Amino acid sequence: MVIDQQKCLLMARTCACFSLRRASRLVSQAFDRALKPSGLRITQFSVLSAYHMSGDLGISKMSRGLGMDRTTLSRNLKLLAQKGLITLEPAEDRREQRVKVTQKGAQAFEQAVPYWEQAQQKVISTLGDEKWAAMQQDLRALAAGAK
Amino acid sequence: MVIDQQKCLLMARTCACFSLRRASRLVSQAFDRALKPSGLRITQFSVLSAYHMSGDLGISKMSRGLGMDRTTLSRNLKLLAQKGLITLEPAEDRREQRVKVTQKGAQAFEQAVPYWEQAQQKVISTLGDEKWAAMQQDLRALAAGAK
DNA sequence: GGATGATATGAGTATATACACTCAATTTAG
DNA sequence: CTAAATTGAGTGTATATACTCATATCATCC
Repeated sequence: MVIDQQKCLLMARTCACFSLRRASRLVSQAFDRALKPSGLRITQFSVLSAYHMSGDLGISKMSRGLGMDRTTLSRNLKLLAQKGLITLEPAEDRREQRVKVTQKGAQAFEQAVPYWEQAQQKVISTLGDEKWAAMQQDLRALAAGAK
Repeated sequence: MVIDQQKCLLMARTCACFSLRRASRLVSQAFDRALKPSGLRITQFSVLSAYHMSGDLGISKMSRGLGMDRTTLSRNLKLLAQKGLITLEPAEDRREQRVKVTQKGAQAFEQAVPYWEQAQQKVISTLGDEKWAAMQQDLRALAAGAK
């Protein structure tokens, strides 16, 4: 049962997961570089953005909405809290934690937006708006189908 | 300079980096679940596959080929070496490390292939072959453009 | 109204990722 | 042939990711 070279080559080139991870790595690096002056990483920017937009979700619910593991989001939030960009407070349902974006957090986010826009523009322009829109949709489909 | 809710929403939905990371996370989870019986993670499978195919590349060269950071690949390889799936030996150019896939490594890889095929099939079938082929190409373009 | 199942979270552990800094070996310029 | 530039790799540090296990709270159903 030996796997030949050809098949290996094919596998490396066509593996859906590898292609996605590779693109994700490289695009993330580009965004992190662009965001550097803001002091935020792209993950932190995304999480901050999500809570800026709808801050009244518990960690689990938000993690489902974002397609992140609950514990991953939890640890990302801990970092943001350490930086003073959010606060974590108990909710009425005492199992839940409420996330509030602090003034400092809102400021950091807003100052980061132009850098994000620049990176976003650059990355998307590689494909053009049309192809990007299609990919956006297909990425959603893949993510949904992976569950 | 307040960023309004609408704009936030738009950002979260359209951020290229977030979309990619999200899809990457969820698809990776699916592949890792599928590969679980093999004892390999998808990253380890990918790296093993790459060296199975062309084992005579130093770490830096291989990392460039795979679109991975050199130190990331280096640490991934250390794990594979700990598991006895590869060995690291100095090359003629004494700066380089040569990676050899061991018998055990080749076996582990080959035994994992069917699980990989199953996951690959499942993920791709979400889009269909045609859309997947297009996405594959566009992901490459994005990755290339991000540098 | 207390047992039971569902839900929310945290902690421990392991892996993946990459930047900055450093050192060693090689190559190249003069 | 030597000094400088390049190249290959390791370490320290920080972040991102997710699985498993444990715990606390809530909702619900007799």
